[in-house]
Amino acid sequence: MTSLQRVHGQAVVLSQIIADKVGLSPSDLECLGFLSHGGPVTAGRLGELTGLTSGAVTRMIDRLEGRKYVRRRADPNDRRRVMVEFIPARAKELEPFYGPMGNGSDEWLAQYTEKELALFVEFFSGMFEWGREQTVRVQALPAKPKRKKKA
Amino acid sequence: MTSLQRVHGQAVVLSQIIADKVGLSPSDLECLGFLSHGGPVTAGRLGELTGLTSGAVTRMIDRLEGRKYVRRRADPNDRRRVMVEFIPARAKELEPFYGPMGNGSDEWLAQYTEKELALFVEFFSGMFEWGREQTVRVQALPAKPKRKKKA
DNA sequence: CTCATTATCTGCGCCGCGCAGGTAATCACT
DNA sequence: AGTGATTACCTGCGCGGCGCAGATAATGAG
Repeated sequence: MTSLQRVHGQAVVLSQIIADKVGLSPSDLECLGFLSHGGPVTAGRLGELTGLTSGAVTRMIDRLEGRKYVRRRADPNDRRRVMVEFIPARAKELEPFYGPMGNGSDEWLAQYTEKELALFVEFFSGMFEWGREQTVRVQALPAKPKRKKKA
Repeated sequence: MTSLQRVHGQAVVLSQIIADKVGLSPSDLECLGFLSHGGPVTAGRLGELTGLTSGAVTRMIDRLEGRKYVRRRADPNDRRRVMVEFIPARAKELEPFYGPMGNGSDEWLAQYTEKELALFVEFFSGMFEWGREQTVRVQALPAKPKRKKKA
């Protein structure tokens, strides 16, 4: 499965390239990706998704909001919360980067049968689940050998 | 294929977690991963692989060398070059993180047939190739809309 | 009304990174 | 061999994202 690792490493580099073409950080971009597909979320949830602290998330939202990529909205049910909402109009600026990917990949995926594609999806789901277990496991590890208690 | 994106995002987060457990940056870790599997490489090559500039690579090697993860070696054929070499003895410190992954994934992969696994590998190879095309395409894009000439 | 908890924001310092310039080795050409 | 261009890496500098700790506001429990 080292072939998958290569794909991953490549994806990281590609994300980085796109990020500074757009003028954002990879984290910001990943966050935008989630918002554009997943609908409005709270700031805290974004922190969980990206693995950032609350402070870092606040700053990230500041940046994205400053550039009009997202909007802060109050949650009527809990006024402590801040709902972050993607501004669809800005999606056009990301289009040149991600648009062709969608089209190109559709075309490329066409070489596989429905059955095979379903198998891939299942495979990825399993991998996601596996990844989650790994995350939990790693979180519990003793941390760095350098002096410094725990988290 | 959004399911794959989720896996990717997750992998990024996981990398980050491991990185600061070990006390390194994700870049450093990715670099180590490559060195441990791919053998000695030049500093410049590492820059290409990680997408970093020469200065950043130098600093990265400094960090890794300072913590005895790698060693600088002169290239006898071209004394300008610096070969970076992984120190296998340090691999044990990474074992707790990556070791169980290898075992766990083997076990998990066992549920698929040889044929299916071959199909996955082919799929990833194709994806890698596709990713390379995307990288080239994106590199050629007009860059950020904010004022700032070009690269 | 008071205390604890939750969700987000702010001040501070660290550190990785790009950029621009520097040094040393190598190559191309005469 | 000598001269200039190129290549490969290193160094000084400033920017910006991030974690940490504490502040603020809203909610819930009694």
